[in-house]
Amino acid sequence: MTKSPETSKKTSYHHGDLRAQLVEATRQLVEEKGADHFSVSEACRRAGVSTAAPYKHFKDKEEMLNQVILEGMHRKQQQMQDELAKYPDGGIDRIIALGRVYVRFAEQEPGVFRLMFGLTEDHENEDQLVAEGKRTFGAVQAEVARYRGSEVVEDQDIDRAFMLWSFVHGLSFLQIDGKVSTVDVSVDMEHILREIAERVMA
Amino acid sequence: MTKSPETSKKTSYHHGDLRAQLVEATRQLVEEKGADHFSVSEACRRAGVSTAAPYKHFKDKEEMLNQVILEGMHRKQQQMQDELAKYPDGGIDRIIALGRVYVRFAEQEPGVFRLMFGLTEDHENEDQLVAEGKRTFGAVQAEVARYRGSEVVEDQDIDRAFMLWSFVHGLSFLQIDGKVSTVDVSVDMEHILREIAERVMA
DNA sequence: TACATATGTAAGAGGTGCTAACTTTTACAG
DNA sequence: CTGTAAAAGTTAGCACCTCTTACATATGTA
Repeated sequence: MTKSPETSKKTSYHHGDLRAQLVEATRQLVEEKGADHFSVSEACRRAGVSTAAPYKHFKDKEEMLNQVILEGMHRKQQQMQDELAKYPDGGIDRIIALGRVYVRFAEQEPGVFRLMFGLTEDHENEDQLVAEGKRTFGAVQAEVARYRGSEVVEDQDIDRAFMLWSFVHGLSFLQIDGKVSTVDVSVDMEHILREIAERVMA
Repeated sequence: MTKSPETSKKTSYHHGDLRAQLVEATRQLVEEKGADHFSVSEACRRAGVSTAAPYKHFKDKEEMLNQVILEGMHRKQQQMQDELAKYPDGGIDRIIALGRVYVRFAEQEPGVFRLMFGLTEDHENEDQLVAEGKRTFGAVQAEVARYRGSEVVEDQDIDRAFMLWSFVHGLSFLQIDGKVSTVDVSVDMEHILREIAERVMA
């Protein structure tokens, strides 16, 4: 099936890897109009192909969106890794770094972020997506345990990890949905992330 | 079909207050299918009127949804008041109570909750909605200040109120979007609400 | 040449929000 | 008990968009 890396332009027949182009168009549209106002037809227009073309690469609309989710998760995981690498083992700065990546991702890709969480039904039955989600949350748990000086995740770590998750998750949504501004709060993101981390890890 | 004679509403013409019936149908549909898959036509079918009828009562689709939001906010505010009344002044139980109402509302009316926050564009320009939002957040700030023993809201209170908000907001979304279950965490809501309140107010 | 893959054409079947114009019901003044 | 005007509904229709498929065609490989 997939025989060549996507970096080369002449790897395919008519287009240069239409599948990737469609995913990219989908991602852009999700950002611009939201996942619920995304339409296959429009992605086709943007990719410069007929409305029938996607169905040789994807089962249906949902599969296109799922691909966008998956790639988004991978980007986020990569960012987490990159950010973690800047800080020494076991420090609270690493906890903060994870939160920063979370919120920053939401700010930079609010459409994909919203798509990843919630609204668009299923997801629970998409094994691959669930697996990636678990993997990410597992990484947070491990980091929390390591802050405690342990390599083994215990119940208290899971609790703390979940609190951190709730926090940054809410923070992200309030931020991208503009609720912060309607209520006249000026958010110093670095400050609040540190506050949160310290209070949860205490 | 399903025409149960209304309880003596003499101020109505054909139906017993079609406006209210349409809002109720809209609310139900928002719960069942999400705000983005709500259609005026379907609300009409459910209310048993023609598709043109709503336009005698609402400017457009958005105005119908906004009414659902507004009534949702009022319900939530009422619940906050009711719950607060159970606890003595200045205790942390009052802070916890506010969080409980927030999460419980999300669980009971996830569709309306999602509609209230995010996705559906504007809102920022809907003066009435913004005002109600401010009012609610102001109540939380006041409660935080009172925990400190003060009647005057200071910056530190706003910070704490915002942290609490982020927390319960994220918690609510993770809960209703089913992310909790996919990650194998069992949430004791009362426990986590108390943990959060204590850590933020410390 | 034969073949497989990738795309295009065209259409089916359905849905949407909203408006114009018409009809029925109600409220109220005299 | 009327006459009238407004309110609250209905019918019909415009203009548009959607996802998906069956079939035809173009392109590259062997």
